[in-house]
Amino acid sequence: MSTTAWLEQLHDNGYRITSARRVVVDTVHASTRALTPIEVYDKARKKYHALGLVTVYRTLEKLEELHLIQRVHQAAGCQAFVSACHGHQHLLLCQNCGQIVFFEGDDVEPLIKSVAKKTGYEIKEHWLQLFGLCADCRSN
Amino acid sequence: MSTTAWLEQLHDNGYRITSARRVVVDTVHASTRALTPIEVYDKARKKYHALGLVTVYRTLEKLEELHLIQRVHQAAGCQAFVSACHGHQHLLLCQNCGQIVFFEGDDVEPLIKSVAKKTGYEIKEHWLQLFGLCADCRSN
DNA sequence: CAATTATTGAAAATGATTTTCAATAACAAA
DNA sequence: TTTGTTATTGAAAATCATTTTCAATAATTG
Ligand SMILES: [Mn+2]
Ligand SMILES: [Mn+2]
Ligand SMILES: [Zn+2]
Ligand SMILES: [Zn+2]
Repeated sequence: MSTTAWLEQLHDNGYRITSARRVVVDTVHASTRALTPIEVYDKARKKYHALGLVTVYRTLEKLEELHLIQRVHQAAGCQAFVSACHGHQHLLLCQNCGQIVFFEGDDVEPLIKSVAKKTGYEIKEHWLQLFGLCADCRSN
Repeated sequence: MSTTAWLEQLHDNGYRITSARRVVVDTVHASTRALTPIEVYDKARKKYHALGLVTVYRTLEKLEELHLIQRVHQAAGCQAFVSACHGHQHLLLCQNCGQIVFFEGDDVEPLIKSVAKKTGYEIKEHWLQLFGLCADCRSN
C-alpha cells in the first residue's frame, strides 16, 4: 500500500491532507522498523521543520484507527508503530536492529481448539510474535 | 508456588521481608487477574494502610526480576502483572473479566523453522497469547 | 539488645501523552 | 478564484505514570 493510498484513506474518512500529515505518513510508511512518536518526530522534522510533536501523536492515532499502522509490543516498550500487516499475518522482529518482517501461515487452530476445550473459554483472538536476529545482524 | 515461597525467594536474594512486601506479595499472588500497580496499591492498602505506591512499584520490580511475576500486554495497556507461569506456558485472557489461565502444549516449532528458512532470521523467542471469553462470561 | 544498613513513604523530578487555545491552512461552495 | 467555514496546527499548560531523592525507620545479624 502506497503513501498516496494512506492519504486517500485519511481524506475519505473526512480528514484533511496537510503538510504535517504528509510528512508523518511518509516517515512511518518508509520505515521497516517500528518507530516511537519521538522517533517519527525527529525523522519527519528533517523534512518539515515546523512539525510539532503533538501532531505526530494525533496523526499516529488516526492512522492506527484506520488500521494503516499497528502498535508493536516489545520487552523494551510498547509505544512504537509500524505499517499494518495485510490479512492474517504476524510479526517477526530483529532483537538487534529492530527490523520487522511479517509472516503468514501459522496454524494455531488445533491448539486453539484444544485449549478452548480444556479451559471452557471461547477463543476470539490470538497474538503471535517471533523474535530473533535478522540475516544481517547474524553475520555482523 | 506459595506466598511463603515468594518471600523466601526475596529473602534468599538478599531482600528483607517487610510488612509492605508481604502485603504486595499476598495481593498479586492471590489474584487470577493481571493487576496494575495502582490496582495492587488499592487492594493492598486495605490490609496495610501505611503502604506507599512507590513501594508497590519497587516490589513489583523485584518480583519481576526474580521471575515470580510477569508483565501482561493487552490492547488496553501493558502495565499489569500476574503470577509467572512455570515452564513453557502461554497466557489465555478473558476479554470481559480479565481472568487469566495458562496453557501449554503449543507446537510452533514447525512454523518457526519454516519462517526462519524463508526470512533468514535466527529465531530465539516467541510470544503467543490467546484472548476470549471465560466460561462464566460466556453464560452471563 | 545494639549496630548496621536496606527499606520506607513523602515530595520532587522526570517523561510520555493529552488538553487547551488562538492562529492558520484546507477545502467546499459560490 | 475568491470566500467562508471549520478542521488542523504548534505552543504551552495540564495530566498521568513512573522514578529519584532523602531523612526517618524497621529488619536483620551477631
Ligand atoms: Mn495467526
Ligand atoms: Mn510456546
Ligand atoms: Zn537485525
Ligand atoms: Zn505490550
